[in-house]
Amino acid sequence: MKVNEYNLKTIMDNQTTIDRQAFEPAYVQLVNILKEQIGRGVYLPGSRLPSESELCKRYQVSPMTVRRSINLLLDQGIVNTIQGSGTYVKAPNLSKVTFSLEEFHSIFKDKERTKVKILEVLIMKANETAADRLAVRVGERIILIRRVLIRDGDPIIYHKEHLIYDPARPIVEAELEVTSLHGLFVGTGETTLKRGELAIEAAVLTKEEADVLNTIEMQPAFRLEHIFYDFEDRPTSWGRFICRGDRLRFTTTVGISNKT
Amino acid sequence: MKVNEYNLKTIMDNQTTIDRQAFEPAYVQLVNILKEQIGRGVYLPGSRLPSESELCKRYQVSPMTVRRSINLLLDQGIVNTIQGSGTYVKAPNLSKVTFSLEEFHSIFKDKERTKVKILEVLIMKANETAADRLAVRVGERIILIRRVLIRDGDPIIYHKEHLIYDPARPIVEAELEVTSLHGLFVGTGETTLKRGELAIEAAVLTKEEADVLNTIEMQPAFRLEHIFYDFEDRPTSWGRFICRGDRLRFTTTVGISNKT
DNA sequence: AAGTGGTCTAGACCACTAT
DNA sequence: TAGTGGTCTAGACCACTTT
Repeated sequence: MKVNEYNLKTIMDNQTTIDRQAFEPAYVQLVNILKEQIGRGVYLPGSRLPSESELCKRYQVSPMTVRRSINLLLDQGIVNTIQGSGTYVKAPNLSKVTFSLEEFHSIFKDKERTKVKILEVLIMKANETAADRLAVRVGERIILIRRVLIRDGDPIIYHKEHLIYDPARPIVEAELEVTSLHGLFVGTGETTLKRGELAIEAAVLTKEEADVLNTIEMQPAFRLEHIFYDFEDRPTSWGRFICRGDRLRFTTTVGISNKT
Repeated sequence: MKVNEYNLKTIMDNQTTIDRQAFEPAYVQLVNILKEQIGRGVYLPGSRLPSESELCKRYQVSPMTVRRSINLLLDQGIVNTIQGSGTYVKAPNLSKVTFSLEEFHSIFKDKERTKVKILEVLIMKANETAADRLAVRVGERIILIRRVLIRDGDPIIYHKEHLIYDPARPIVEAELEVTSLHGLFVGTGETTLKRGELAIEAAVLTKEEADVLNTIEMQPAFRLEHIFYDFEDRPTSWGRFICRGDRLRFTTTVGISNKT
């Protein structure tokens, strides 16, 4: 019984000092202490935190350590600082909220369950849009690859990709690899890509997309458009992932979240 | 002519030393130097950066300053570090990509052009979903507010919000303020909200939503669902923003972007 | 054993804000 | 003028990897 009481107490108690023996570094502990206090309303939105030198004294750490903790709170959008004045608690602010593609990525993670099926590979002439995106002339030869990602037998994502056609650099074979999409998301280190630009849009499935994804048209979908560039800053790939809206949603939190 | 040549040279040249007189702090300069070199392919994906002590010598800065720069590269997902081994350049990795609501937020920013119109306020009984989200009993009284955001005369976002009905705490009046939505996004500091949970989904407009947004049904749309909690961790607001898909897209970059 | 990243110190100096 | 945040130093010690 005493053990339970003790455990309960330690769970309920809030950390107020830095534990130098703990696994967590001091600056992380301080971040958690301050976040917990802000979350409890000890420091309300708009109010000033103790000064950095005060925090040094109170928690027996050096200025650089306090600084590092404050910087983390800044990054997390929890406080803002005014030089010469102080560090202030911010109200939750939706403008800085971000959604991660982690949930999208998780589809690719599990190689056992997820398969990539190539529907078509062909050489075609660039139309106006493709020429613009890939920085080639209209009518120039480009490669079109259509793929579908299948998870547990269900088609989930339809990928349509346009590639620069360069006989001297047969990127095709590497690109055709079933794992190439996986590598894109996990970052194998073999990539010749330098950077990418991405845009996400709401869309409804066309007849063609619906057929590939084994559903009916006019269903909601996410369209993730991408352009990838090589180290010479030339576009090498333009395409879009089409994902069934009923299979994907992005979530996030703002302000102080419970799980630290 | 000489001036032009000089200017051209300085523009083309890449920074290789830390300028102590510059406005930018040393650790930012070092980040930019390293990013520029990675972007040029000096250090390819998978290869090791110079060790921290080597960077100290090369750029004449202290270990802490190098450390801070490396931490920033880590945060930006450009490198990863292995203790005892080194700091390695990562290939662009889509899994860590995030989309910001900044573009969504910008709609609220301009108070001159954007107006909030309240369509309806009523007290209703919670159905099963609302009761679940707001942690009340089914049939309990809640408040429903329907708003529409109008930009330059065009309806852009339809907001449907369910609030806890608490006669003792007349949150209604504050919530009804035209500026309350604005405050939500900008963070006025007067909020009693501690945190929020958000989810974004692809959807097609219902007849009701299309009517409000002055378009036709079955059009693509983003649905941004939210639950806000107060400092006692009780839900106070549940609702959704419905945004015309043709008026909103989220963009981002991955890897080394050109503009730093 | 040597080299690497990770944490931390105890100060310093500066720019800025408040009074 | 006193207090605040922002940057930076020149080391220290530790845990880890590589050889």
